[in-house]
Amino acid sequence: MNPVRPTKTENIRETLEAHGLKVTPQRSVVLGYLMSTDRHPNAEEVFQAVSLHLAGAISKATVYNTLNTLVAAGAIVEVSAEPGVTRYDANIESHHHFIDRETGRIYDIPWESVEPLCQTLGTDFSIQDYHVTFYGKALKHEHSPP
Amino acid sequence: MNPVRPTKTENIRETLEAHGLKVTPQRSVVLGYLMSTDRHPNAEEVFQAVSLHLAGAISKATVYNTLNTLVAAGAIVEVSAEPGVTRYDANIESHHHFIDRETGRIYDIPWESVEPLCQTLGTDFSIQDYHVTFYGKALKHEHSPP
DNA sequence: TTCCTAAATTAGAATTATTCTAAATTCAGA
DNA sequence: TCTGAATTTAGAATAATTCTAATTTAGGAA
Repeated sequence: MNPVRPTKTENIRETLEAHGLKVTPQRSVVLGYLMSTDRHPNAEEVFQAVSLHLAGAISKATVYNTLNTLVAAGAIVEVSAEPGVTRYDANIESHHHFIDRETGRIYDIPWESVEPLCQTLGTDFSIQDYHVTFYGKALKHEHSPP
Repeated sequence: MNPVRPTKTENIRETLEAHGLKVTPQRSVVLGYLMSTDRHPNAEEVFQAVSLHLAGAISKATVYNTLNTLVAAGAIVEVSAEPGVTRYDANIESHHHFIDRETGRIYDIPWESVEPLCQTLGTDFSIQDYHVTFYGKALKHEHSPP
């Protein structure tokens, strides 16, 4: 798959530093992997993918630690689709999600695609943010990677 | 707390049967508890609450089985708020959710409160359903139960 | 009523996702 | 080079959930 965002070492380093994190090989490769994909992987999938890049030289605990660190620093976000699995997304722009019910695949939906909602919820709630999850069937024809 | 929906035995039985399920004491008490609360409890909380009603005579496995059965039958729905915890809601009408970031409490938001969105997502997606999660601070002053 | 079978329930083992612990390693700065 | 703090690590521990295989329950047929 083509990287969704530029994945050059320079970008990875900049992103880490921009979020106040030291640059380490483990963090770089975890963040780099998340920036290279739009498939919203879970921790296990990150671990698998990243083990290749580092020739197995990363522990699962570090993957979990690093994902938590990146989330806490705001460099990535968690996505909850199905219960019981935490997925991760390096797209930290405000956006929504579309979940294909057949494949389970999650697509990013640009913020602007969804027209203003946030109508009155009465005076009972002060809304700070909102997120829309769409469910259905993706009609996109995906190209297989070369 | 006041029951959100009527909780009479008759209603519970009818709901179970309407969803093609046999009426058993365990199912009745699990469904009855969910119908009596609007707090979106998780499996553990259901188990605690229900153990009282049945004087401990229900196993945790049955709570999990029963919750899954009720979900499969469409008598209740799962709600994913934080990653890692599956919560349950006996309100099966289409509706949205508001999550109080301070307390973690989840409020039901009536479907009509949110104005039509579902604008164009291009021709890439066929939308079957959608769900909006709001985040913020609930301003409601809750009454303590008597 | 008694029997039968299928469904429901159960305890506890197993699995899975995740966090914790305590030790080892790395690394920036004095 | 030394030092202390941050990072990484393996593996143990925990938590949520599912699985297994046995037991109980319940409704219908005889």
